[in-house]
Amino acid sequence: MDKSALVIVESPTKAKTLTKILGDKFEIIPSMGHLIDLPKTSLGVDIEAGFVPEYVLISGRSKILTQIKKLAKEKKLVYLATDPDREGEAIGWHIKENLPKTATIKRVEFHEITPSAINQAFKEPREIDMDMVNAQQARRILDRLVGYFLSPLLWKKIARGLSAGRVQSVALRLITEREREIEAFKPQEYWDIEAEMLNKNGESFNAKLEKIGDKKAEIKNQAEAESLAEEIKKETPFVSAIVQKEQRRYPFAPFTTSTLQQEAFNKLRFSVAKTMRVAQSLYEGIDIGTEGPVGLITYMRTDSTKVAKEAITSVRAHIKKAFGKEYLPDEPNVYKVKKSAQEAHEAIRPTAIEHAPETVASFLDEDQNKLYGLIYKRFISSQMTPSIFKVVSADIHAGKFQFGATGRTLIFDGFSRIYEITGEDKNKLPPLEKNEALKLSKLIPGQHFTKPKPRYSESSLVKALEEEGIGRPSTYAPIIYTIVMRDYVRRLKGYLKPTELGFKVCDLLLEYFPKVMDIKFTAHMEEELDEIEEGKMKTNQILQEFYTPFKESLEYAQANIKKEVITTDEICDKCGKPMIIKWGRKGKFLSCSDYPTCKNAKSISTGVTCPEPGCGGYLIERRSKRGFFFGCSNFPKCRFTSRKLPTESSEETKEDDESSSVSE
DNA sequence: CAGTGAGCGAGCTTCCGCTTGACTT
Repeated sequence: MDKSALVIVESPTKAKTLTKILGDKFEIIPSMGHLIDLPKTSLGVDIEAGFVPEYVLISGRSKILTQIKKLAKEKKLVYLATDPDREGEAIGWHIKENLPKTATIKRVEFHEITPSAINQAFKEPREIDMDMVNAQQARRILDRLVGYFLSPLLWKKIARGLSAGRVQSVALRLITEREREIEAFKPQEYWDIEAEMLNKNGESFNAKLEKIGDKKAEIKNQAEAESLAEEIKKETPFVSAIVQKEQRRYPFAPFTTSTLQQEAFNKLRFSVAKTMRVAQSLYEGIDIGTEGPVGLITYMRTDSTKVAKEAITSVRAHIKKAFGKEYLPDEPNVYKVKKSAQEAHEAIRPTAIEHAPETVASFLDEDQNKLYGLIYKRFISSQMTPSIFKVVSADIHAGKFQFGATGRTLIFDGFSRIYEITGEDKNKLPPLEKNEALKLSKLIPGQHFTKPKPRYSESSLVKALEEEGIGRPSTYAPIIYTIVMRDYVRRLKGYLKPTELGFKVCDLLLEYFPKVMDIKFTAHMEEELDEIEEGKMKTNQILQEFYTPFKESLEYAQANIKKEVITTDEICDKCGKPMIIKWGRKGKFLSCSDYPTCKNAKSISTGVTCPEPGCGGYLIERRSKRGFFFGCSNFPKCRFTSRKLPTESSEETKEDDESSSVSE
């Protein structure tokens, strides 16, 4: 082993790729993320001393750290090549702090895993950027203060085992607010009038009533619609204006984590967790015959739409060859990146254009094929020319009534040749001329009702969080898992519905901690972290500014929130007193209100009898490490279990705990 | 992945963000 230096990266896959590129020069090992963190079982922040963090080795990570230390001692030269973002800088710094002083330690930074980028990075190593590390520490400590002060408050005031945090509680807020909007929504009836018309050749098309005189047509009920229809019938329609335009539909950016999760949900009905699981398997490598295991996609946790130059060159060559030059723009398409993006990685794309979905299909399972196909096509299409539509809009007058008709035809498919655009209408209009007289063949009044916004799905929640800069690519899936596991929200046919507990927790936090619950709280925090990174602000100062009012709110909440008792109609069969609902380790149960004098406790029945023949028990909602399910009250005599309540009232039915509710 | 539990309440839970594995609590 005469490799001269040690290189530390975060992921094992990256270590493998780097080994190929750097040949035998370096020993490369992955840290697998953070090794050092605040302790799990205590606050780990000395507030009095000025928010000094207490760092400990994360349990289970000592093997890796020991190995890194040993290798560093041998090599004497260490390159920290952790991801080029705040967290990566901190991971590198924590490792550096644990290495022997005899070693020389350098930081290298690259944003794409290509030979040119990597070789360049090693030519110009730098020192650890302490401003960046400080920004990470501020973020970490703030999250710890919020989470480890608010959660115990909830234990005390509501129930054991609950949690609150900067990210999860705002996610919960979005879901509960939407639910309240839906509850408060009153559907409004409205009508529209469609007309089937014929041109001079007798070809039919549909037009919609838009205006009456100068006013927008607003029809409230059937009587109005019918009387208008009678009036319209008396008139003779003609084409009063006709406009023809070309409309371009530009391709979508290649995937980031959030857009991948959204499209995989919309097109494949994959849950967020499933998308990440399948993407991880494509990233880690798949045996595709001749070459041995090959990583088929780039890193799947990213907020960037950037693409390595080499990949652009090869996809452009591919487009020209496979589709022709009219599908290739003169210059590569460049996509806007969100301001909040840290861009430590590229967009999610296939690692090699040669690995077309068809050629690797037989080596992948069904889910991998579907997701890989989506990623592959999205990437190719992102560097193609726009689709072009011909749009014809006609105004049609019939007395004081004005109708509108639009025809939309695809005249050049462009990127949509390989990437399907959902929700595009392609109405055809027959040829029409200005002043052409038309014949009215049919009037179709239609009844409609205004609808509330739908509940959040997993993917629309991720979209909303990302737009607000809340959470990171690596946490979108875990956030959903957390709020479901706490029983704050439940999945209902792929949509997220808050539980009573969810409302209760959210309302309490909103009342006493409006600042933390502010949707913009994270955005403000990010601005301040930027200032720390730029050396304009101190970690201490930011934390103190947050903590002083936070502590006051906390003390006020401690003193003023009363723990409420939830009474029931149930009577204790031992002492006759009413029973109340309590939360234990395993969820809700009925307790005698005279506890601890009377220690009677019972399970809460769903009221549904056990479907097992001759059993006669009733079903009870149970909670295990893996989620919720229904079991029989006669357990262990009757071992009936079910995910769903065997009844048609699906509204309150439990869906899935982790992933499969929308994916099967 | 599939199947999950057996009393629950004075001895514990919890955050966000990086990254995968699986020695037995």
